Amino acid sequence: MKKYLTVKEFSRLSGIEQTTLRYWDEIGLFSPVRRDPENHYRYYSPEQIIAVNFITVLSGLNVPLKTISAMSGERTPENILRLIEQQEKLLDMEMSRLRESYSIIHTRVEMIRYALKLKDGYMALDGVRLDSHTTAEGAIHVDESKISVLKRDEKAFILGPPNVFYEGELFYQPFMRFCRQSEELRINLHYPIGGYHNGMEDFLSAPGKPNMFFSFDPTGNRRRPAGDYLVGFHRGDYGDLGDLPDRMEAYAEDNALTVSGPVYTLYLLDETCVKDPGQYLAQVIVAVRR
Amino acid sequence: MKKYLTVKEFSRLSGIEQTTLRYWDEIGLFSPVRRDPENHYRYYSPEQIIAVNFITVLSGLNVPLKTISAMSGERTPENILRLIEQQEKLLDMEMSRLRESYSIIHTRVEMIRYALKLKDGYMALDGVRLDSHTTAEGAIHVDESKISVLKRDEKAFILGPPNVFYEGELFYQPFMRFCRQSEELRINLHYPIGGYHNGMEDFLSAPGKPNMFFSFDPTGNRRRPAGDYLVGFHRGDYGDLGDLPDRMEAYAEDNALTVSGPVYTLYLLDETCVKDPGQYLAQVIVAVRR
DNA sequence: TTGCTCCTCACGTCACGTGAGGTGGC
DNA sequence: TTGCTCCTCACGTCACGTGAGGTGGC
Repeated sequence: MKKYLTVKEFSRLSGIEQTTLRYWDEIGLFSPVRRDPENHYRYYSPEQIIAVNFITVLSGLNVPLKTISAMSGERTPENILRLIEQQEKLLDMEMSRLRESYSIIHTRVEMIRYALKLKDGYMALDGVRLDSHTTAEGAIHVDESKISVLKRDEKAFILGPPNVFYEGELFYQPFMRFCRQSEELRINLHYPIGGYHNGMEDFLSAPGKPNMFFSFDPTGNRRRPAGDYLVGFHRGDYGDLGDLPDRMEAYAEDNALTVSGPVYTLYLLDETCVKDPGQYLAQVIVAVRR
Repeated sequence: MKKYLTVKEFSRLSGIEQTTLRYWDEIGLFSPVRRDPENHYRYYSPEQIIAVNFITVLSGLNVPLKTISAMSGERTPENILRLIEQQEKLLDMEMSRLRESYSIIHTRVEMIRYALKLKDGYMALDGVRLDSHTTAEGAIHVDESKISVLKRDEKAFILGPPNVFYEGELFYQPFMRFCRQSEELRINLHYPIGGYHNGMEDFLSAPGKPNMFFSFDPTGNRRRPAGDYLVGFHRGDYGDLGDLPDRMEAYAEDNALTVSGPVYTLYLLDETCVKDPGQYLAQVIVAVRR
C-alpha cells in the first residue's frame, strides 16, 4: 500500500534521471507532492507520472523548460493548445531543416564516393573511351588521368549572376560577390558549388574564370540534361586545371567528337576532405553530340 | 585586390557571427589563415568559406564541434565518409523521434479540441440521440452531460497485460506496474493511456478497476473497429466516474440498445491541461449493436 | 553497525551571447 | 581627433552530469 515514492523509485517508474528530477524541482518545473520538513526528502505520488510524460513530450518537441514551467501556472486547455500549435510550426521548420541538411550531405557523400572510385580506377559500363582500355563487354576503365565519354543523368542546379572580373581579379573576388548575393538570390551555399562556362571556347580561353557560378541544389530551376558528356579530371588547387582543357580539346579532336553547351567545373574533393590543396580533385564535363 | 578579410568582413561573407568565429578559433576548430603578430587581428582568406560551409553543414546535422575538429587532423575522404555515414544513422533516429513526438502531440491536440467542443456543446451530424435535442436535419446536440450514440472511426491501440488488484489496491498500483513494464512490452507511455474493461458487466461492477490498460498508439496491433458507440462523459479525478456507469446503462435500457464488446475509458482532459482534479474529463465508450 | 539512499553545494559541459575595458587603424 | 573595429577576459545561458561531503533510514 505504498502511497509515496522516493526519487529513486520515481526515477525508475518514470524513466527520468534522479538528477533531472532534482533539477526540475529546483527550477520549479515539476516538484514532488510532498517533502519531509526535517530531512528534505522528496516524495512523489504515482499519478505524477502523467505530468512527467507530458513534460517529456513537450521537451522532446524542443519546448524550453521555462515555457513549460510558465504555462503550468495558467494551465488551461486553450493555453496548452496554443503552445502546441506554435511548437508544431517550429517543428515543421526543424524537420525541413534536417531534411535539407540530409540532402546536402548526401550530395557530398556521392561526390566523395565517386572520387574514391576514380582513385582506384573503376569500370563504367555506361560510357565510351575511344582510345584504349575497353573490355570485351564494352566496360571501360575510368580513372582520373584519362578523358572519357560517360553517361550522366539529369541534374538540377541553380545558376548565379554573370561574373565580372575586374582588372587583375582572379577566381575569388567574383566568388565572394556570389556568396554575398546568395541570400537575396535564394542560393543555398551548402550544396556543391562549381564554375559554369557558357561554352568550350570560353573555357579554353580562361579556365579559371567561369562566366557564372552554379550550385547543385536539387530544388534548382535549371537542368543539366541527361546524356553523353566528355569528362576529365585534374588534381590541384582551386582555379588550377593544369593541362586539362588542352587534353580535353585534343581528345575531342582526335576522336572527331563535337562538344556543345556549357562546361561544368566541380570540385569532387576540396579542402573539406583533403589537407593538401595540390590534392583537390576537379571534374570538368561538357556535353558531346553523337 | 583584397586578399584578407577581417572578422567582420568574413562574418558578413559567411553569415557566421563574429563571436562564433572567435569561438571556433579558440577551440581550434577553424582559424584564420593569418594573425597579426602585434595586435592579434584575425585575417581570413575568402576561400575559407568552403571550410566554413562544411562546418555549418556538419554542425547542422548535430555533429559535435569536437568531432569535426578531431577529424580535421586526419582529413581524408574515407574518414569524412565514415563520419557522415555514422551521422546519417543518428539523423534517421532523430527524425523518427521527432515524427513520433509530432504524432503524440497531434493525438493530444485532437483530444483537447474535442473536449473544448463538448464544453460549448456541438452539433454532431453523424450520431444519434434517442431522447431529445435532435434537429430537423438529424444533427444532434452533444455535450458532456448527455449520453449519445455517435459514430467513431477505427482506431489503433496497444493493450497491456491483465491487471491484478491485490487486497485493497486501487487504480494506481496496477497502473504503476503497467508503466514499469512498458519498456519490455514496447508500449509508448506518451500516447494517451486509458482503462479497458472486457465488457459492460465488468465496467458496471468495478468502473475504477479496468481489466487492462491501453495506449492509443497509432502503430498498435489492435483495432477498435469503426461503428456506433454509446458515449458518455464525466468530470472528476482519476478513477471517479460518478454515476456515469449507471446513466449509461439506464440510457441503453430506456432506448432498447444492446451494448457489446470492451468499454474504453479515456481522459480527454487530465492534469496536464487542467489544474483542478475535479475538472478532469473522462470519456467512456462502448459499442452498440444496431 | 553496515551499506544504501538521500540531501545540498559547487563546478563542469556545450556552443555560444553579452557586456567590460582597452587598443589600433583610417 | 573621432568613431569604428579589433582584441581579451570574464561571466551568463540551458539542461543537465558529476563528484564532494554530510546526513538519515532499515
